[in-house]
Amino acid sequence: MTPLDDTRSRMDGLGSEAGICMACGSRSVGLCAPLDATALGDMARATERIHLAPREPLFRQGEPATHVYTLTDGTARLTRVLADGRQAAIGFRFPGDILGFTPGAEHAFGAETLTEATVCRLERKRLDALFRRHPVLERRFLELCARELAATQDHVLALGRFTAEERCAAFLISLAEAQERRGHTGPVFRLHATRADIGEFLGLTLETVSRTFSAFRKRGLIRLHGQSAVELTDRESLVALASGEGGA
Amino acid sequence: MTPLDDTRSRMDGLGSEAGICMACGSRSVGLCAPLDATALGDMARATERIHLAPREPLFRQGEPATHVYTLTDGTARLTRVLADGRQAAIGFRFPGDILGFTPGAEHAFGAETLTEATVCRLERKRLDALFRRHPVLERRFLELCARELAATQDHVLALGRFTAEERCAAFLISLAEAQERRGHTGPVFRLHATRADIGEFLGLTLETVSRTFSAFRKRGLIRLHGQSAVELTDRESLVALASGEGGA
DNA sequence: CGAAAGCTTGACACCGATCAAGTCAGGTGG
DNA sequence: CCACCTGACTTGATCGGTGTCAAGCTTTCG
Repeated sequence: MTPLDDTRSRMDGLGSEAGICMACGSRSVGLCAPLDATALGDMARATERIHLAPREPLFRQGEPATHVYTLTDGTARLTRVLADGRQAAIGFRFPGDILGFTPGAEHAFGAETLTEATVCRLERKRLDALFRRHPVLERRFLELCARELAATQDHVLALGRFTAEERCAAFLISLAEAQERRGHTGPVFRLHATRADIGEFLGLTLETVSRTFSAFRKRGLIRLHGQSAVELTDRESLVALASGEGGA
Repeated sequence: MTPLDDTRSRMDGLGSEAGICMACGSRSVGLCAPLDATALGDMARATERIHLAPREPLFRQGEPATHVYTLTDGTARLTRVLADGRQAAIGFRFPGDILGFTPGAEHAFGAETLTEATVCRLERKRLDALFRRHPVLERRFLELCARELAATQDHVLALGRFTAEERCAAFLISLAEAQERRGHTGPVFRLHATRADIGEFLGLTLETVSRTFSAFRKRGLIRLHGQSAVELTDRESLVALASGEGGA
């Protein structure tokens, strides 16, 4: 009776899987599809590749949004800061995701790399010009924004209603799904985020994340390979936990 | 040094103050501004006024998004449901706000009235037609969506990092600001939401909301007038609490 | 006036934060 | 190649904030 779309990954925040190329050499899919060769050429020429070290900021909250970025390689996280200095991670981003697009003049949140990363950046005014010539592009970004909104709303639910265990399980499942959408196979996933990063995203302390992962390990739900790789050994149970079915 | 935009109301979720008329007779501001008289006329004719009782659903999560609504009178709340039945309020809406717009085919969340309410509803396909003729409208909705996203992200921060007291204070301040943007004057505000509604929005139980309001009352920050009206007697302190400055 | 719904308050339990040691892994320099 | 050093992680003990359960009270409305 409850009208749900169970297929949408809950508590996503793990990338909008836009499948957008933004003219980074490859004209593949998504955003660029409606563009003709000339426009694509223009765009590719206006585009600039940048390499970043781990933990390097791409842009900060409040800065003028002069560029739009596509993450082509590596992992990044988005953070939002409060007046009193507290901050939270609001999402993670993976290759193919767009970063820093906003209709406003300033970035509403900051982005920084977790790993070494490569981004492809385009001047905002070039994008605006493209919008004018291809209004359909704007629709694309609207869809992207709406999907993002739905994911953020799910995250609100998770933070408001989930226990630490449920949040951690949901995080692991989301992470796995995000990587699988990008072609990853097998049960072992790299986290790239520290326990502190994960805690900041889930509204928990790093100790609680660590304890919860340990509990999962003892129950045979996961195995840890070094510090930054997880193997999901009992994905069923994790999914059950993540959707609040309490079992294990 | 921290780049913040303190002016944006945090934890908004209390209406996107779109200032949009959607042709409900009045052609006032916002959305309709770029429209010529003919288009406005078309739209007004396609529009339908609906009256709703308190606690009546406007649409449910998962239903086909056949219409877009403007709330012209009353208060509504938006809720998102999880597979296991848990649900959370993700926002409240006030007169002037748009409800139920999504680029997708189905509603990502449900909406229901809290009070008696009037909405003005427009068929989705009419809106799409309007988009085609006036691409600038799409930009308008993109901005709306982005603002919504920023508000939801702030709510994520609030749920992840705020204590019960801070959340309640932030809620009261946001409520007051939302009503003031709509012309309300004076320190007394009507809630229209029960303690349970507020708790569902803030990720708290109704008992905790009640206790916190009582504590505010005892500290002289608020006065309660009946069950559904609050007077903010020490707004300064509430603002301080809401921004995490811990004082009272 | 009576009933129902909503609110308040209390007692208690429990989850997760905090504080505090340790341990482990990975990188650097000897 | 090993020793060390540092940052990240784990684990334990304790505390406090919220949830839960349970009365009772107040407001609202028929």
